[in-house]
Amino acid sequence: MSELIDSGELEKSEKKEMDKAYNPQAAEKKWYDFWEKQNYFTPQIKEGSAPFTIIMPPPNVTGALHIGHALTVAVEDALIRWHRMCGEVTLYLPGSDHAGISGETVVEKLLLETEGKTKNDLGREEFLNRVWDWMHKYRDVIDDQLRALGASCDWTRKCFTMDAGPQKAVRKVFKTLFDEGLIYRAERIVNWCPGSLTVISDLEVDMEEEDGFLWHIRYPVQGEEGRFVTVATTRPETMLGDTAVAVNPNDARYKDLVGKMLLLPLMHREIPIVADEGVESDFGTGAVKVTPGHDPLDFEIGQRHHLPIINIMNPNASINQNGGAYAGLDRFVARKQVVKDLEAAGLLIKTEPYRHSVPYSQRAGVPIEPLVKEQWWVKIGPLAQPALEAAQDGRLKFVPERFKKTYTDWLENIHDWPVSRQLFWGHRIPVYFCNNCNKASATAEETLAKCDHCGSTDIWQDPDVLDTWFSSGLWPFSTLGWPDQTADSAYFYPGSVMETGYDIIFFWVARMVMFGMHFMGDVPFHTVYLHGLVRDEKGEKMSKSKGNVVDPLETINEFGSDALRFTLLTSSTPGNDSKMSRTKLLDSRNFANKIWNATRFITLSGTSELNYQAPKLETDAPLADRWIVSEYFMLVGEVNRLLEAYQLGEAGRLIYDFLWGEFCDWYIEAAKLRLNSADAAEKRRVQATLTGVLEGALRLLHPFMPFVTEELWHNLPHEGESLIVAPWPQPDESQIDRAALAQFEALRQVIRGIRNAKTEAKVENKKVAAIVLAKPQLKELFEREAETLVRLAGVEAQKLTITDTLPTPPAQALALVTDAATVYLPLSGLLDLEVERTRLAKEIEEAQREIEKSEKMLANPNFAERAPAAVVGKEREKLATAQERLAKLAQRLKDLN
RNA sequence: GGGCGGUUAGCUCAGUUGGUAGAGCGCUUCGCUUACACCGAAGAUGUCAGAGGUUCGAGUCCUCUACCGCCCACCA
Repeated sequence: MSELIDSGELEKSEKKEMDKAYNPQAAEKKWYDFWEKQNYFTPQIKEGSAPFTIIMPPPNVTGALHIGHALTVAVEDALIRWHRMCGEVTLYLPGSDHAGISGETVVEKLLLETEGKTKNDLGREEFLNRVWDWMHKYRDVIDDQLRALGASCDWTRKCFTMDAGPQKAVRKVFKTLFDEGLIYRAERIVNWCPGSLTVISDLEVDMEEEDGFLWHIRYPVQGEEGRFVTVATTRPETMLGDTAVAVNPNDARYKDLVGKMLLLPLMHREIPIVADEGVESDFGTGAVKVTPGHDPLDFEIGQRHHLPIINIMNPNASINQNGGAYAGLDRFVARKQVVKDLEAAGLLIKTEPYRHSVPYSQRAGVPIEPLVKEQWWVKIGPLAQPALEAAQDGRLKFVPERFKKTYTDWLENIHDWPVSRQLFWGHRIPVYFCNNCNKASATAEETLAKCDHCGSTDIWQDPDVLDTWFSSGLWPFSTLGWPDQTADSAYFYPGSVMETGYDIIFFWVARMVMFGMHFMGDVPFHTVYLHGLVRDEKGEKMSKSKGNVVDPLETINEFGSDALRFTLLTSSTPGNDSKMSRTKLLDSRNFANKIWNATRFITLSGTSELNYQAPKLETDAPLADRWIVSEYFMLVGEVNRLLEAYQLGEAGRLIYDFLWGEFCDWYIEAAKLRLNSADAAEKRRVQATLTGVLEGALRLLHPFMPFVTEELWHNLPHEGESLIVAPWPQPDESQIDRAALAQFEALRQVIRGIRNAKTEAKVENKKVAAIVLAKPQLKELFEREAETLVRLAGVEAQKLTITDTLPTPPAQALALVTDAATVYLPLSGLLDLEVERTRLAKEIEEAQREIEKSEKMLANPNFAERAPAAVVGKEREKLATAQERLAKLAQRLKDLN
């Protein structure tokens, strides 16, 4: 029964005759609004029934979405729609991220451009107002883009990392970890970003290979006139903060010098020579200048030898007053000056070109400067252990599996996490320092009234904010209302799948798992699906500076949302990078148009009054019907299998092949005959199969191309009010008729053979006569399918002969041998016998090659013994068929001579 | 210095329980056959990077090599 929908728009689309081509714009808007209005995106909690949940990775609110986000949505929404159609309670929760540093940077830049002011000119409060303005603006842009992509997410549960809920979650987590001793404050060497003026973690530092120099500098030995120790460095300006020179304890060259003093050039300071295992004797000169204040390794050496730490840099990486004469100079200017001065002093003995890695700040794009600062740290070991175990015991699965190793390797070698950032924008660290007792108190509340230790009210809040990934790490449960005991967090946690890029496994995935295990006692999701980078046509990474970014909205406008989604899904495999190109988008667009026209053709035959009928194998139905229903159920089986294995691309391709290659190219063509039939019952039957199979295929395709499928579905007989909630097709072996598949294949071979022969004989546009000499058991099949043969192969109906005996084959005829039949095309006058002989000879050769190959295989006693019987049987059959073909071809050749 | 990926038709890529290689685009030749030229029909093209091994059988498993790319790593 075809329900009436309470929607004028829908009514119209069902009645109106379809356009000649698919127009995505209108359909996309219409159906997205309809779905949303019908609340299909908002799940109702159903106790006792396991939900399918995907929490969307929150895009940064620093600009518009890029193509990578489109891939994320394409994959996630396909999974969501598939599970929704399977009848599961399905939650796709959208949100966005405040993007700490980059958020702050974007607004700072804007402020400078438009008002010529810095954030400090405005002050914290006013600056934050400006950031919020920006965020509100871009959140809307992003929401619109997600809608355009067709993301079937529950907007009623939309979340932002800076919403009150997540803020509360952040404080709760901080306070808990603080009380557990897993958050502590310590002075260590950290990565300082002179561009953003904040500390950043190791993950936010990129190493970049650069051509630089290794400067060899002599440090005079005190009390030994004329003796020097030569050190090599890539950052000579740091010598201003040197507090020692270190050598390997086993280095014979320097053994007698250990413990002696050197005179630090330029600074005229005495520094000791220390012996440390960390120094490699065979690198450089074997002696290392030690700057504990500005180098991680030197810092460690300094700790071991109790060396003083001298900070010679200002926050903006210029030299401070500890740098003596160089104070005020930018670090790179100072570098040049130091080198110049050393040269003048005769202490620079070598300037060696040297390629090395320089640490850059990911966000600001400038080299970072290691320096010693007091920061808040997360003691990560106790959090990492359960996260590691979850992956090892399989509670957490990775797609593709290889990323499990990436993940576990990182967790096994993890370092404590510096979480404070010297920014305005972000979650303020919920810690108050006491002016009375100098101790720190953390709180889970919005503010703290008095010191936890001495009760003093003379307290002040830490000005820093938290690393943006701290709140991201809580995303799987902060979005569900935690720390409050909510129905959502009880029902939807843990989530099902986390789909994101492999580039943020450490930043994000690992941290979500650590926090999830610690605070919720369970993994935040069972499966991590990792996609690769979407690159441009040349395989280059897309970036604004290169100008090769593909804007999803522009693409959607040009090709349609479905085309973009289908392209993204079918041109990528999990974990691998993919390339985006116009030709692929065109192909997907054409596919949408192809199925549009198939539907159009079918409906034009008058199907609007038909009742819905599911594809069903009917033993008395014509071969083509039994064949297409069988093919359809084969497809259903494969698609289900592939989706369960997260092989979305492969599944999409199969649906494409089925719809285009089988349904349109063969079934519709074969069906045309019966659509014109005078027999009404016959016509209805073929219409039922056409619409039923197409409707089923549209269901399968819906997760990949939601809009066009929904639009078409309403043009076909259907049950229910929307495809988005139509039941997902279930595999059914009983609906697969193997004999029908084989028979149709036999018919197809003959049709293809005739078409091919006609082309070769250059008569492809003419109807020809044909004599089909069928295998006796297949004679009946060809007789029954004579009309199909006539129509699809271009044979003249009156001149078609079907027989299983032919005492004298026609001499003036082209002969083609298929497994099922030998077909003679009498082309009197048009046939060049010499050409025909050559053609036959070539085919004979081919058959012989095949026979040889099979015989060789079968002759191998090991093959017969060890290969499975089915494989051996298949090979025997192949050999027999080839031999049969060879015999027929040889006979024909003989006849022609 | 470790680790991971890629190397398949001119181009872009599929090919997941090892059974003898596919798609799209492009190319060649036909075609407006009453859904579609965003189309249809026919066709050409591959020592599956190289070498070795396991196996009756390897694009698919193992080892090594080459080139390309990525990730991790405190050699100044």
